[in-house]
Amino acid sequence: MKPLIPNDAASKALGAGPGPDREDLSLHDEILTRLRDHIVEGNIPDGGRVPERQLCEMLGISRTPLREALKVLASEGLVELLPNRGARVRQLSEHDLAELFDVMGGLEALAGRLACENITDAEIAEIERLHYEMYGFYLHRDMHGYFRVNQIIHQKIVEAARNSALLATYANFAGRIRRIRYSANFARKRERWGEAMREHETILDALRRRAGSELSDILFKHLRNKRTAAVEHLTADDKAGSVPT
Amino acid sequence: MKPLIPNDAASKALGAGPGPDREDLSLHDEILTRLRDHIVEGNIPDGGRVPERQLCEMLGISRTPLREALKVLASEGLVELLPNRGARVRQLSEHDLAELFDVMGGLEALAGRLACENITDAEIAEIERLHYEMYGFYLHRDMHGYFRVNQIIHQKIVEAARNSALLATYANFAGRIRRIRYSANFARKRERWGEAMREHETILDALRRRAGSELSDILFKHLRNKRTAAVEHLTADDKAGSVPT
DNA sequence: AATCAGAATATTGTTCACAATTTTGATCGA
DNA sequence: TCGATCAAAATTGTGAACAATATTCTGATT
Repeated sequence: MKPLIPNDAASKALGAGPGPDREDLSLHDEILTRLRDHIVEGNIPDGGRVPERQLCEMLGISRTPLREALKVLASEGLVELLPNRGARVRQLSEHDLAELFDVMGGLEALAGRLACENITDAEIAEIERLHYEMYGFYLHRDMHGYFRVNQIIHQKIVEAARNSALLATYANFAGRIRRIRYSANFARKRERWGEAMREHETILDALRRRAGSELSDILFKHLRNKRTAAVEHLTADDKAGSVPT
Repeated sequence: MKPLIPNDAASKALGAGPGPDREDLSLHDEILTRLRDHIVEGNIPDGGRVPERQLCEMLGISRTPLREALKVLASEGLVELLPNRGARVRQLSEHDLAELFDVMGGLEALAGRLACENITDAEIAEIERLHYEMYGFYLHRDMHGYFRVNQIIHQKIVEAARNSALLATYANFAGRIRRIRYSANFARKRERWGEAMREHETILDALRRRAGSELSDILFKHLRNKRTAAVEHLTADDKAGSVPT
């Protein structure tokens, strides 16, 4: 069990103080973010029930705002709502995971195309810097650092697209997939690593030349390869994790 | 793994008669759909407030489920929630509209690519049939029929992608844009019409050859042209719609 | 007459309470 | 001993009441 957040902390933080504009994030969004993080971080087992009362105490709120947040998370695809049976964290089949990766690929392909239209030289320089940093992690076989910088690079490309709707949708899908990634690292895919590094070379190259269509294509295929690795990993993990009756 | 038969909701829904079986879609989803349609159809002015009490009476429900639905619609981007000031239907600037069209373009580009991997000959034949039907409307200058079939074709391509996550996201963005389209038809863009028709020829061609990357590119650019027309229309409409006095 | 201050009104955000359905537990029977 | 049926408990879905904030209306003052 984790230490509970004091109940009156949230309400006081909102209502009290001479400058209430500080907490304009509106209690609702606060709850939403915290609940989402709680689920994404894997505190609730896959396919497990989401106990309303327990979460109410943990977040220090009543059921109504919590249920509102759950409805939103359901529309985001993180949980599923069964009639009269409450919310369960949605467990992804390998088919679902493949679908999500493909959509991510489509979104990144779009991001790459738009980025070529809008990106500044400074931003490209920053991505170049990150690229070489990532290359350093690759050489040192630092998987953790590699993944971290890798994420940042992809994020930077999406941000360079200058499209808030795209950014929000991308964040949504990234969150759904992150839940899987949390439960296991992809460390076994060593052979894929060098290939991914080479793909990133071509990504950077296309970005430098601002070749939108080309970059779009590369990014989708890059994600498609990621998808293959991820799905293979998930199935392997499923077999290993299956409990003998 | 899944020993649970969903529930008797499915069977009841099948035998839905005049009785209360209709309610099985879970009241929440029912409300959500009706409220979304109500807004998309433009029954509430752009940027106007969403009176909770009035809608409660209209839908015959209490405030709690209505507010849950509003939160979801906010996460979908159809309305925006101002703290202590309720929900307003989100009015789209031309910048917002351009962003949405670009994302639609990215989604359709993805759909085209995936469709080339998965589409059956029968589906292609169906789209061909629709294409020629649309061409007929074009020849007869039947704008309404043209747009209707046009929508169906794009929808068919997305469905042929065999990706439910993509389908759901596409539906979301289509809904947001449809609100604009409802408020005005694009009839003035006659010169764009022939160009669009030609683009559709190339779309069908690439689909026949199952040329994924190519179709992806064409579809994005097709949507980009649509975007230009739509934004120009919106600005023109804004000027014309401004009430003197 | 116009503007600003203050009170009355309306609307929103939240908590609480109740009805309905599901899940669990126990008793009975084979 | 295992299974089934029925009852008790817990949990969910909905509605209504309550406090807090915003909006509007009135009236006074410059």
